Amino acid sequence: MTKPIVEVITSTARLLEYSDLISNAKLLAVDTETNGLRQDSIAIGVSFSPSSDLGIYIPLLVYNKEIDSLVSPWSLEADELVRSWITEQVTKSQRLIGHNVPFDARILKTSLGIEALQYFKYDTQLIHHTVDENPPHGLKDLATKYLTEEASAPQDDLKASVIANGGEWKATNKEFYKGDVLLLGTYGAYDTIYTYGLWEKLWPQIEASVKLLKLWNEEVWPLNAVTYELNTTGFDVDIPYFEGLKKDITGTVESIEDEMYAMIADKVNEYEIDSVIAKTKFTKRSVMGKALMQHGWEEGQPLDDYRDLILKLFLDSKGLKRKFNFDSNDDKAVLLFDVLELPEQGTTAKGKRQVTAAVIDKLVNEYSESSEILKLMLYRSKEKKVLSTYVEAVLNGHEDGRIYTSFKQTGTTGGRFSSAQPINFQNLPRDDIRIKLGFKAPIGYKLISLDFSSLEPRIFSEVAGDPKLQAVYSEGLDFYSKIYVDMFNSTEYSARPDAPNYLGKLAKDKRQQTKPIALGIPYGMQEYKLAKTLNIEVEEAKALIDAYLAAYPDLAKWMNTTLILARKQGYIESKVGRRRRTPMLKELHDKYGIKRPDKFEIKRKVRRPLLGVEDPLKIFIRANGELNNARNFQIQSLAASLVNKAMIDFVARRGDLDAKIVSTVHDEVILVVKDEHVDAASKLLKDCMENNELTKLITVPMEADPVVGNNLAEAK
DNA sequence: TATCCATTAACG
DNA sequence: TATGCGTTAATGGATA
Repeated sequence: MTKPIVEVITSTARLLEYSDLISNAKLLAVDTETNGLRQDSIAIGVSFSPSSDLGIYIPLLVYNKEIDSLVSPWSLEADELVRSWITEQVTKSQRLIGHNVPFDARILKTSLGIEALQYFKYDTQLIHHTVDENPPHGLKDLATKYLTEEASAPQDDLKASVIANGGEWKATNKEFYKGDVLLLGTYGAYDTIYTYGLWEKLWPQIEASVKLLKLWNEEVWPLNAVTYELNTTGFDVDIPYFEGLKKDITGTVESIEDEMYAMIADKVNEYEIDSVIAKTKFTKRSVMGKALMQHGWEEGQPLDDYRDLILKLFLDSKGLKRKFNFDSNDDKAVLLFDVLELPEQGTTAKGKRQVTAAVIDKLVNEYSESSEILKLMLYRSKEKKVLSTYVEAVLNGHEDGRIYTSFKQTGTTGGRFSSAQPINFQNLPRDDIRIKLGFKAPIGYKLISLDFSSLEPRIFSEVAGDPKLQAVYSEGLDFYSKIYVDMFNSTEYSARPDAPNYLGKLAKDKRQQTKPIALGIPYGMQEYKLAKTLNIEVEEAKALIDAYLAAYPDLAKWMNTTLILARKQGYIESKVGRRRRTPMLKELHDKYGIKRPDKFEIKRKVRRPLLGVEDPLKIFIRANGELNNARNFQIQSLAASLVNKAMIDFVARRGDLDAKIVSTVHDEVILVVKDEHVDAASKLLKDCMENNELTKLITVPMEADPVVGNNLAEAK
C-alpha cells in the first residue's frame, strides 16, 4: 500500500475544493467518529474516501479541554454549509461503502437526520465475513492482514493524545472524542482509506463466485436492513420492577450466605485448627508454643486439649474469621472438599478441583448429610447469576427505559446473529421467568414470538439425507422415539405420539436417552462422552453408536461425504453456499495423504509445522475440530439461513403494518406490533417462516406458531 | 491498575 | 491422548 493522502478539513474553501472529486466518485467509503457507543451518541466528524489513496476528515465537533466539552469548530454559517455538504454527498446515490454499516447509518441519522441506510451499497465487514467466516472482522485487524502492517499506527497516535488530554483509553471505554482534532481526523481518514482498500481486495472474491454472489444478494446484504432494525428499535424494560428485583435478590443472597455460615461454622473452625496445627511450629521457642505454655502446655505434649485456644490465638493474630467468597472457585473447592470432606469429582484443564453446578448436584444426590448446605450453594449461585448478569446489567445499561442491544450479523461462523451489550438478548433465562417478565411491549403494542418447531432436528434430517428421518415430520412421528425404534428394530414401542404404545409415554427414559445420540453423534461425539452423559459403560455407548449408524446408512454416508469434501476442497458449503473453512484437513491430505484425523497417523507422519501449528497433537485436535465443525455447520448454518430469510421476507412484505423485529434467538423471531396489527403480523411472519424460497428447497415441512403477550414471559 | 486467562453459567 | 456445535458475561486470580 503506497502512502495515501490524508487531510483534515479546516476551512470551507478547502472542503469545496473536494466537491467535484467526491461527487464524481462511483463508490465512496464513509465512516463516522462519535462521542460514544450509546444509542444517543452523535457524530463528531465524518470521513470520506473516493479511493484507497485519499482520505478526508470533516470535523463537526472538537473537544475543548478547558471546558471538558465538545464545541463546533465552525461559524454558524460554515457549520450549516459543512453539514449540508456531507448530506449531499451521502445521499447522492447508492454508492457508499462502510465497515459495520448499521452503526454509521444510525449515527448519520441521529446526527444529520439522514435516512442513510439506503445509500449504502457495501459493508466490508459483511464482505469479509462472507469470504472468511473466521474472526476477527474488525477494521484494524483486517487492514493489518490485507493492506498494511502499520494499520494501528493512527490509533496509537490518537490514544496518546486522548490520554494526554485527560481522557480514558481502556478496553471498556475509549474516549476517542477527547483526542486532538488532527490526530482524530487522521485516524478517521485512515478508516475510510482502509475500508475502500478492503473493498478492493475482498469484493472480487465474492464476484468471482456465482454461489457467493447469490448468497450475498439474497441473504447477506438484504439482512443488513434487519440488523439495522434490530439495533435501533430497542426493547422497553420495566425499571421499577428491575429495581425491586435487585433489592429482593440482593437480600436473598445475603441471607443465604448468613445461613450458610451458620451451618458450616463448626466445621470451618475444625478445619482451621487442623490447618493451623499442620502449618505452625509448636516448640518452646515458637510464638504459638510460647502462647500455649502460658496456659499450661508443655513442649511435646499433645495439642488435643488446646484446639479451641489455638483457634482463638490464630484468629486474634489474624484479626478476622475466615470468610468464604462464594464467587471464588478456590474457596468453593476448599469448602466442598476440605471442610466438608466430600469426594472430588474431577479436575479442570489446569488441574484444579472442579466445582461446577453439575458436581455439586451429584454430591447433593449422593451425600444427604451435606445436601442442605450444597443446595444453598446452588441456590445462591443461581440468584447471583440472575442478579449480576441480567438485573444489574439492565439497570446499568438502559437508556430512558429502553435497552438497545447490539446484534451482530458477523458474530458467528455460520450466519446466526450474535447479541451483546449492554446485555445479551439470546441467553435470558428460559425457565426462571423473572427477567423476561421485565421486558415489555410499549402501551398500545404487543410482543409476538414465533419459533420454528424443532428446527435443528428437521434440518438435520434434511441435510443428512436419510429418508427414514425425513419422513418423521411428514408422518407426524416423534423424532427421538423414531430413532429409538429404528435403532433397536423395536416392535414393542411406537414413535407415533397418539399410539397406545408410544415410547414417549411408556418409556420416557428410553426416549430421553436417544437425545444426546441423535445430534451428538453426527457432530462427532465419542463413546467416552456419550457414556458419561448417559451414565453408562463405554462399551454400551459404543454399541449405541454402532446401532444408530447401522439404522441410518445414509447418515453414515453423509458423514463420510462431508469428510471427503472438506479435505478435498478445504471448506464445506451449506445448501445456500455459505462456507466453513477446513484448512487443516486439506493440508493433512495434500501434504501427507492423511485421509481422516487420526492422532497416531499424524504423530507418525507429520514432522513439520502445519499452518503454523507444531505439536502433532494440536494438529490432530484442530483437524478433528474442523471435521466436527464441517458436519455441524451444514445444519446450524442452514437453519440460520432459514430464519434470516424469514426476517428478510417479513420486512419486504409488511407494507404499512406497524410491526418491527426487536430480537431473534437462533430459531425464534420476536416482533413489537401495534395492537390492531397483531393478527396480520402474526400470519405474515408465520408464512414467511414456513413458506419461503429456502423452505421450498427443503422437503421436510417447517412449522412456526405465534405467541402473543405484553411481556417476554407471556410471549413464549 | 489494567489486561489476560481460566472457569463457570446462561441460551440456541 | 482428547473426547458433539454455535455464542456472551461475570468473576477471581495471575501477570505486566
